[in-house]
Amino acid sequence: MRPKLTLKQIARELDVSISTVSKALKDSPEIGEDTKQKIKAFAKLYNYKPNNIALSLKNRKTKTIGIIIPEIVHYFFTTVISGVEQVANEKGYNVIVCLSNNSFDREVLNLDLLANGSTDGFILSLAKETMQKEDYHHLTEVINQGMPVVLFDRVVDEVHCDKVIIDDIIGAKKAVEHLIETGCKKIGILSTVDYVSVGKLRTRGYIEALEENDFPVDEDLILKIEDMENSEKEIGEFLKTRDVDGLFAVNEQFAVSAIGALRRQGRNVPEDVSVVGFTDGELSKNFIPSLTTVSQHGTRMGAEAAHLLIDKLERKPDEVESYKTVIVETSLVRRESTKN
Amino acid sequence: MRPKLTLKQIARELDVSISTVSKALKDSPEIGEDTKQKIKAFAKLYNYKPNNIALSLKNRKTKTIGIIIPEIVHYFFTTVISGVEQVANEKGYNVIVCLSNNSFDREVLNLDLLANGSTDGFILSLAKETMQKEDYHHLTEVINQGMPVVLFDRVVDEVHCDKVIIDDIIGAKKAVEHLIETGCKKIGILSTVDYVSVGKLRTRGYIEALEENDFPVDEDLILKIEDMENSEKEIGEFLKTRDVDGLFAVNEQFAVSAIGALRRQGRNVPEDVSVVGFTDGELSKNFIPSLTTVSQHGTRMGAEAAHLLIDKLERKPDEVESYKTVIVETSLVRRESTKN
DNA sequence: TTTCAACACGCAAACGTTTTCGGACGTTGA
DNA sequence: TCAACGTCCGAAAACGTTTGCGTGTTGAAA
Repeated sequence: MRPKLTLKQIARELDVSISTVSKALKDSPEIGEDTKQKIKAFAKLYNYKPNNIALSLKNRKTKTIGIIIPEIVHYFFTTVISGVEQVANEKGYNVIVCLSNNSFDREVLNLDLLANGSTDGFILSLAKETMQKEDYHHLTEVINQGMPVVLFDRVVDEVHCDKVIIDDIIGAKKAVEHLIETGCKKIGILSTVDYVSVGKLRTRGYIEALEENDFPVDEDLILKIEDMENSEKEIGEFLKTRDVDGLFAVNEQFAVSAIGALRRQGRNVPEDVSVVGFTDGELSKNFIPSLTTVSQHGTRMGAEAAHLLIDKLERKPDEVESYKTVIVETSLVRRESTKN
Repeated sequence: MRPKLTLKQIARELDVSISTVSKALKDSPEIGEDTKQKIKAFAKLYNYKPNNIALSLKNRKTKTIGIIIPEIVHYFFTTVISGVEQVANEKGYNVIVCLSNNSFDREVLNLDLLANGSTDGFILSLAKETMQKEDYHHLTEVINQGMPVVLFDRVVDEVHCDKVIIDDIIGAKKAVEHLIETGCKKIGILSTVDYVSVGKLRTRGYIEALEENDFPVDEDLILKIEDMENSEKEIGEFLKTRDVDGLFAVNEQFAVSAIGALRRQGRNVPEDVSVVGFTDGELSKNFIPSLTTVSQHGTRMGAEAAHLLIDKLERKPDEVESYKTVIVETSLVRRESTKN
């Protein structure tokens, strides 16, 4: 076992000073050609690599960005991470991932931890609990300390920072309009309770689409699900008494649950009922019938977020502060769960 | 914007020395009660938190563990991350995630980067390309420098370190035996090329199960897929000319592709053909019919890996070196894609 | 009054870098 | 012969901590 090589050891070995070694390795003109060669050769031979921690301390930046998400076992978030990782890597940054598990406390904990030198900035999507409590002091505090933060997906007006979102309303409208275009007359929605902002917004899009097309808005066709655990049962009950021919689900899960329930009730998709989901994940692609869905392009969102953050990080200190909100367009992916 | 508070600033503000502040905050008996109170109050008021980077440098450990996986948009890996994260957090460690994208070069790059001070140890699953090249010098080097490494899932004998695996052979046997028990007579397998170790092992398990039950092993019923992109088509072709009544797929993807292809050919699952998958992901749970599958318990694997790693990290230096391989048991989850 | 322990605190080194500054030495030109 | 200059290198500070040790002050015991 041979521990890591340091400048000091090279210096001692070659009988020069530490600063000489440092300069030589950086190809400084201050150092004579032959000394440089000698030092470089030695460093290469023993595979010297500078210690990142020491560099971070000196430079007061770590070249790593923290990403905090509510849960990782979730296709959308993994695509976002993937997007972040990609551009971060291109720009020489590392990515450190933390999970809030939708808990406010864990979100605060992780943020605090990473804010103390471990990262240069954050990309995060708020925990459900945080949005319920409407407590964002941990974020504003971090921002106040000069740390750039980019919020994505689950964002909130109260926090002033860059944001990356999709237009949930427009996305939902696309879905519902597609149902209308393909001949559905009575369209229901499977949504979440309102404090989940995406649920609220997508419900609004659903309503707007109906209104703009002179469809009646029937509260009885709107299901707002709170308990994710029992969503399947709840959806089944709901559908049993609703004579819809079109269904917009605000996520994949709800969509497949609905299809299952419908099938059990002897109703076929898409012949009897067309179904559109939201989020283009593994399920949508592989389900039978495959799901027509609104794709959020998580990878692109992640990439955008990373760009925003890195721009802030590498901005000259005298540039004026300004916060952007980039909206990543959604797109409707037509598959088998709707009539074409 | 108020930048982070340091010991030095507190010291200046309160007109004491840096060391006094440090000791006071650590409740050292060296410091007088009133001074302590004064310092603590001040620190609390301005929310002082020690700088992690400085601590890392001083202690020569970072309290973070690196996890390098081939891809993140993959249910199994996310569950593993989740497991690692959980126990890491309990023990006060952070997790930094890197993606190799199945590329050897990226694996080396990430490892090198993180090895230079950013992490105390690694948990990783080898990139496909790495296993093809059979080049593991980057790992042995890191291990030689005294960094603990835990390999999981895609492991390899050549690297000496702790490992967490499932018994692919036994898992596959469970699957095939279940097919046999439920009355299948002619059982095929959808596998991968042999250099993907899991494919190879699961194929072996398939063969062993057949032999032990006095079933003939028919090479013609074994499909080894190389090109994941076109797996769906390949599976369709394969099934068209095989009159199987049982099918073991080495992953979820293959299983659902098979079911789709069978259905298109007018064959029902599980009535005409029973299908068992491997990996208990979103797909398996939600597909219709839901998939009988061999669960790998990714979360548990991640947790085990984290424990192994942290044990090594916190081991007294004089303890003897020893490498464990823990085998996480798989379990068969019976669902609708097989007859009961 | 002297001596000494106990107490309270500061100094300085260390972790591994980078970088500014200055010093030693040799060469050049007048 | 000597100043001026160039070349090559080292000392030291800095980033933010922790910690062993030294030191000054106090009060009490002798």
